Amino acid sequence: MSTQFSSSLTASFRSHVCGALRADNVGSQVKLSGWVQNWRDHGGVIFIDLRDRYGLTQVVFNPENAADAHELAHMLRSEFVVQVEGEVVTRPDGTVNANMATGEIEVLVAQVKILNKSETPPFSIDDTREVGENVRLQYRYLDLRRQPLQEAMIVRHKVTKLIRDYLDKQNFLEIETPVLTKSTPEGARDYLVPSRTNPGSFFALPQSPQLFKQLLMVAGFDRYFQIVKCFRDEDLRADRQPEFTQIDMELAFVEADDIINLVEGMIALIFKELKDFDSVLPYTRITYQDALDNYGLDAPDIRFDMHLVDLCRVFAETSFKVFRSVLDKKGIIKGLNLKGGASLSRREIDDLLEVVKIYGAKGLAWIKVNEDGWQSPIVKFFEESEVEALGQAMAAEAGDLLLFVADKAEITNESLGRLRLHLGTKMGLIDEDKLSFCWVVDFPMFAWDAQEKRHTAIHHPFTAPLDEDLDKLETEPLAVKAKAYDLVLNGVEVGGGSIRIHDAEIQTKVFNLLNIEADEAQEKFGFLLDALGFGAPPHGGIAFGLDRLMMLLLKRQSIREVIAFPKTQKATCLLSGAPNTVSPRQLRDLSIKKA
RNA sequence: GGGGGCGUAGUUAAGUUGGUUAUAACGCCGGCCUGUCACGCCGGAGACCGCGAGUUCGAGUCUCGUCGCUCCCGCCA
Repeated sequence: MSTQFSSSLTASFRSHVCGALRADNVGSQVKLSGWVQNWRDHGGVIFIDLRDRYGLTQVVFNPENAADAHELAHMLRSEFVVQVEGEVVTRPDGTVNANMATGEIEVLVAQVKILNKSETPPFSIDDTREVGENVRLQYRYLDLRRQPLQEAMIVRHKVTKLIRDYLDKQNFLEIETPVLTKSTPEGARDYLVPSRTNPGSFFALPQSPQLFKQLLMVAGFDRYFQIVKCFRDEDLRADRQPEFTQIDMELAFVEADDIINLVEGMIALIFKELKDFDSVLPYTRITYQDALDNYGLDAPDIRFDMHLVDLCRVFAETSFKVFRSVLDKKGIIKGLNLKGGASLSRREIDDLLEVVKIYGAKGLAWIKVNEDGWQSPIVKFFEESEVEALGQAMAAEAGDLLLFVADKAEITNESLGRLRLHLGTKMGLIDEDKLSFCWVVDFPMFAWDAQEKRHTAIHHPFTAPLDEDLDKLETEPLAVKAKAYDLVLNGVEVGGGSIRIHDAEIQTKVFNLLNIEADEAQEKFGFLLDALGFGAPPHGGIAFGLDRLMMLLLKRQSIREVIAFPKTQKATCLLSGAPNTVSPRQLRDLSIKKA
């Protein structure tokens, strides 16, 4: 990034930016424009730290050198916008500031112009002290002046530029898809936009450009990408905003491996360029089943090596009532071995119970493996043979804490999986500097929704089944695996995609399984189905969550820290006041009545 | 829809078992200071303790409600 302006376009305001000047520049006449970060008035000489996004330069007003400028400098306050003109000089001996990139020099001001005054800002721009997020969001334009958000925006730009350059070299075309599009009731809640010209009808903002990118494949643009806003009207989280940015890609004439290889290169490049991190390619691949078995979650954090252990076999014949009844109801029992955890207090173990309770587990059994035997409220219910088998299965050693959940499979897996993460953080088992990528593959096509009594698509209804599972589509749908793949970084899903169905017959079968009738499918996705009938090439794609990627890249606690103008948890904008009520006139135009 | 946390000068925080005039730091305003860079020194202003109700002789503190911010569960094909 250039830090010096030679262009005559900008020369009227500045010859250099505020981070540019070095000892080499001593003696030259320069012009700087920027914001007053700080001022130090010594009665005689006045120092100003002038800031722009490139850095800080100390400028000096000396009454003996330029009396008028010095007089004017008394008026300067925080965040005033000023232009100064003067000579670059070396700082006197002993006053070099090693903490500043420009610390060897200063600008001796001959002329100063106040370009604009500023109100006293509600928080200081240079202070690293935490400021309440509501204040930061209300004055986001000031928050954006501060270093963390400056860095985030700059890095974000670098990332999207790397992506565009990388994909351009790979023959991708960036093509825009509509923002005013059609509501698809499957999936997340849509943001709706009323159509004035079609009273009673609504556009939906896209949850993803899914259908349109598939149409682009039919159209013959065999490599498409887009860095695109997507919208979901669901509740927010630290890593979820109602509008977010996706790196969206689709390719024709490819298999899953082709896509995986291609985007691995892109992700590896990003982390190499911005973190100097050398990826070992290809990234590890973990099957969905292995992820659940070993980590309890479909987005495993493999930065640390603690696995869930299946104990169903150990306790197959148990007479311990709690375990017995779970097994009889087709539930499962799994355990975690927290190495060295025997030193945890009773109170700390109770806190762990609270963690698993969040995810529906009713209890958390535990055993402290002490030098002189096992200490536990439940061991007395076990047979000697069970104790031995358990010790072996868990590789128990003196000092360990064994933790167990027995429940329905989903609850056991998720609660222990989350407990594993909790322990990883709390016990310092996670190296926070580590970047552990993995692909999760072989997702099932369908899940069974017991409440609605129907199959639901785990990925989406256009995902293709594995070729070898095609014959199970009708007989054993829950055993069918999909050509789907997720990229997981440090336990966070950062991307996901699939090979799509390009065969109308298979698509019909999948819709049938999802209880989507032919006429319903036609009404919802007819335009895609029609298109698939006109020579759709085999195709597939992937989408990455840019915000989440940025959050991990910059180690921020929230997605809001990498978005210029984020929304609050209630999906409002504290800066603009959106959403707001509108005039009766506007509603009348749209044929909308308030409920 | 549900559970937890927070809300006190502009900002960040302290505020004891309910008890005189609600503290501090930074910032702000005024003054002094010619080498600072978290400049220093002297002085000053600044708070309807989120809002509303209740309990009490007395509420920043206790109770209820409400609003806002936040974390999580549900939700997010």
